[in-house]
Amino acid sequence: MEVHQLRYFCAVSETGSFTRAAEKEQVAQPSLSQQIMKLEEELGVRLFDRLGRTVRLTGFGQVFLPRARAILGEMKAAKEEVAERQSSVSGPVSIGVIPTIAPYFLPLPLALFSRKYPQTCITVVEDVTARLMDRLRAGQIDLAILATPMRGHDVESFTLRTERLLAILPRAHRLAKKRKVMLKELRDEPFLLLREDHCFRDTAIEVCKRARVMPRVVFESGQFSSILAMVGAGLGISIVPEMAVEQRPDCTFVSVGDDRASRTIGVVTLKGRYLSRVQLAFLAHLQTFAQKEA
Amino acid sequence: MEVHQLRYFCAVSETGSFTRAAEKEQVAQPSLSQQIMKLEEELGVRLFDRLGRTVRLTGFGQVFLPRARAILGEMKAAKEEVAERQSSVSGPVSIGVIPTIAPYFLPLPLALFSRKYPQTCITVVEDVTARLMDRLRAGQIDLAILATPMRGHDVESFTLRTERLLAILPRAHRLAKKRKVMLKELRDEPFLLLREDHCFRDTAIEVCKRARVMPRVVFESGQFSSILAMVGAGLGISIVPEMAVEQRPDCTFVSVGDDRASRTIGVVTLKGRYLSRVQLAFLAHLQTFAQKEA
DNA sequence: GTGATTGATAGGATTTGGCTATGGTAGCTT
DNA sequence: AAGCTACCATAGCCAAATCCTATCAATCAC
Repeated sequence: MEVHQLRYFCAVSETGSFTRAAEKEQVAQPSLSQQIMKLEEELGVRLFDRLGRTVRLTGFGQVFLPRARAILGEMKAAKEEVAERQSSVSGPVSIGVIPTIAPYFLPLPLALFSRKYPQTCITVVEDVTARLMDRLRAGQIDLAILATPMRGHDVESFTLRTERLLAILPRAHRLAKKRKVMLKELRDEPFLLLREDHCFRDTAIEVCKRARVMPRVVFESGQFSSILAMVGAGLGISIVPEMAVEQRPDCTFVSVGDDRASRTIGVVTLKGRYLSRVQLAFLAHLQTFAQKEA
Repeated sequence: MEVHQLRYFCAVSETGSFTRAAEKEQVAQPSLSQQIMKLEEELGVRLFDRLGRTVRLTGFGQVFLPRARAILGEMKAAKEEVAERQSSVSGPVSIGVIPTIAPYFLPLPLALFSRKYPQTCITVVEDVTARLMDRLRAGQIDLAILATPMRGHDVESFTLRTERLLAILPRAHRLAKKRKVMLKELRDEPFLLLREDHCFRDTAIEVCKRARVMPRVVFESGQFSSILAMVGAGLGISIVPEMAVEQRPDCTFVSVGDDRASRTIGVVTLKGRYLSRVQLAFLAHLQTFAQKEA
């Protein structure tokens, strides 16, 4: 049973004639006759009585007609539903963000996008890189914003921005007045760092390693605000990315002078993953927040 | 959008693999890939994410899947409904019968058929020949039982039986004792006949004409029982077919000796009309009531 | 790295739907 | 009554679309 057979069948039913049906369906009359016969053969019943000049539905034809119409209608509806979802920038977008980016970067883009496309519904998952990647691969989120570059051949990414790292010191610290500080100068300071599964901890340790500094960790947390508060209380020092800077009376941020003391953040998508128009729109939207490289 | 494309799409959705779907659908994998791509092209969206080894539905695919399934289900159901109606001897049969046959011939075949096929529903229309033919051509009745032969190239018929005509006389009539009577002997009798639209009136007049008798009609009715009663009352005489004979104390039936003094009844169907299995079964059933020609 | 599995691509073969021309029949017109 | 027209069926050819085999590219496992 083929689609065009159903179309031809309905056309004959409506016009009451093979010839007129053929005109309507833009085919030659013999072709249409042939397809109707084929359909009748497959169903094992005659659908039309050919009575000389007139053509009339048989009892079976009358039974079959509404069903054929329903099927064609369903097809049209299915196609239209897809087209509808395709044309309108609406529908769900799921994104993942790591905790060291989410509160600093995301609020503005999110708010602007929602205002621009009110039809959309954005879900944000805040988690650490490893779990976000799992979700990305599982198709649970459409894209992730995290520290790049990501290794892995199954993902694609583009850079949003590269930001300097800053040492955060108690305001009373001996180095707090400097405009720039080298990590070597901090080698004996007690360090406050993020917990192990946070990638920025790795970034911080990596940059220390390059400076031949082995940080002595005295405090671990899941968020920068805790660390800032502890530094302010004089517990030690830490390193944060630029976007985590917030003015506090008890802390000072000093630029880290070491080479490559920076963090790059970017947007990661799964390679081969098809993105809907909303999802692509959100990606493009994020791209407008990318800063030119220094 | 073609049916096999929907089938392939569902198969991939179910198996999660193009290769396994191709096996399931009994086609080569490239053919299946090709058809999926064609479907995607027509819809304008990707339906699957090809992620290395795994294949997963996109958001559009998820939307489309239930609709595709519904369409395939509808097709199956439509086919099955037709098959169901085809295989079972059940459903409606509409027949037409003229009044001069209906009460005599029909009761027994009708009762036996209903007992044999309890699923069936037989509708009987009793009307005169002309109107039955109209209904037959309009498709309102499937067959008609009437006096044959029918002229007209758009119908087909077979004979049920040929019956002798009988003169019906008051019991006290001078010819009532004879075993056979010629129409000439009745030329001066007052005739009771059916009304004009009844074909048996034509039959009776025709046979009279052949005997050079011009009947003088003194009473007209729509049914034989009225005529019988009137003849019994001595109003005149009449001619009836064999099946209309009923024993009455006041009437005598005498065989008409003229050549071709008979009526043939048969079953008429519309040429080119498709008959369902029940309808054919009823035709065959009627045929078992046909009598061999003398 | 190597082999195995999976989906995409390429090119040739087969099927099939479509077209033109024609036949046959019913119904209308002259 | 004959011819004409309208309509569906049939026949034969053609073109398009599907399917197949062979092969490639990429991924994943060992």
